[in-house]
Amino acid sequence: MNRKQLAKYEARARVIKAMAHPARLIILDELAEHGERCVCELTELVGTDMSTVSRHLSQLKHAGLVADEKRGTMVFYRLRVKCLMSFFSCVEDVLEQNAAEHRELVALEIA
Amino acid sequence: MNRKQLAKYEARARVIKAMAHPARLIILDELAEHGERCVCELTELVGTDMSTVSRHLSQLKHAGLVADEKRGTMVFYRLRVKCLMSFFSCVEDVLEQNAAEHRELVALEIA
DNA sequence: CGGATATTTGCCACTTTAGCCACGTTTGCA
DNA sequence: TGCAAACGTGGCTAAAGTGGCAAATATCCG
Repeated sequence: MNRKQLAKYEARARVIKAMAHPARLIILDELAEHGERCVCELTELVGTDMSTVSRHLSQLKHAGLVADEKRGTMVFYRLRVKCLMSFFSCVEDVLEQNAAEHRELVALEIA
Repeated sequence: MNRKQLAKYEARARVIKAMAHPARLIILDELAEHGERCVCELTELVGTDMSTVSRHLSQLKHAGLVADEKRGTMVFYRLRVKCLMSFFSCVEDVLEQNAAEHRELVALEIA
């Protein structure tokens, strides 16, 4: 593994890591559905301290997943990428496959 | 956010978190390309201790992303999902977009 | 100007993760 | 039987991630 290739995987990992948290997934889903939300709305949705949500948003922004725009005292966030839905559908595939296997194992136990 | 929805996002996060590490991305890419690899081959590729690679593989397996099969003294791992490539292409989209924006900013500085 | 609201940042405690070494287990083979 | 190779696991330490509270900042409005 040469230096350049390693850097590629590290860059990928940074983006993926930015998504690897329930609160940030909630935020991404909400933005995908509503297009734009202020920090206060997302705070209510996520249910943690606003400072925590602000940090989550900072991570998403730093990864290039969202963009922000200040209007008055409020800051509005929106998605910067359009492929997130296919991304999540792949994750759902994994989860569904896991569930199917689990059901299979349970069936074997019963038999 | 009700309990059931939260559980959904937590499940998603677990799967995504399993991918959120350079070494694990290297492994996934290698398995996507070669179909099957033993721990020793992956260890050489990743370049860390075999015990570390074994733990990475354990995480991927627990997330349902890979399957393992023991043959003799060796354990072979392979992908359990087919959508990973579109997954990564989305990540690449993000990275390319980030790079484009960066180039734009640099151009503005020069102007 | 002074207060109120929205957001971010500094700081701290706590938990999780990553990596290595040493050791245990399984399997193949002489 | 006994050795060697391939893996996995326990234990340890260093680093990173998370979340809350308090304080700083920015903006609007009276």
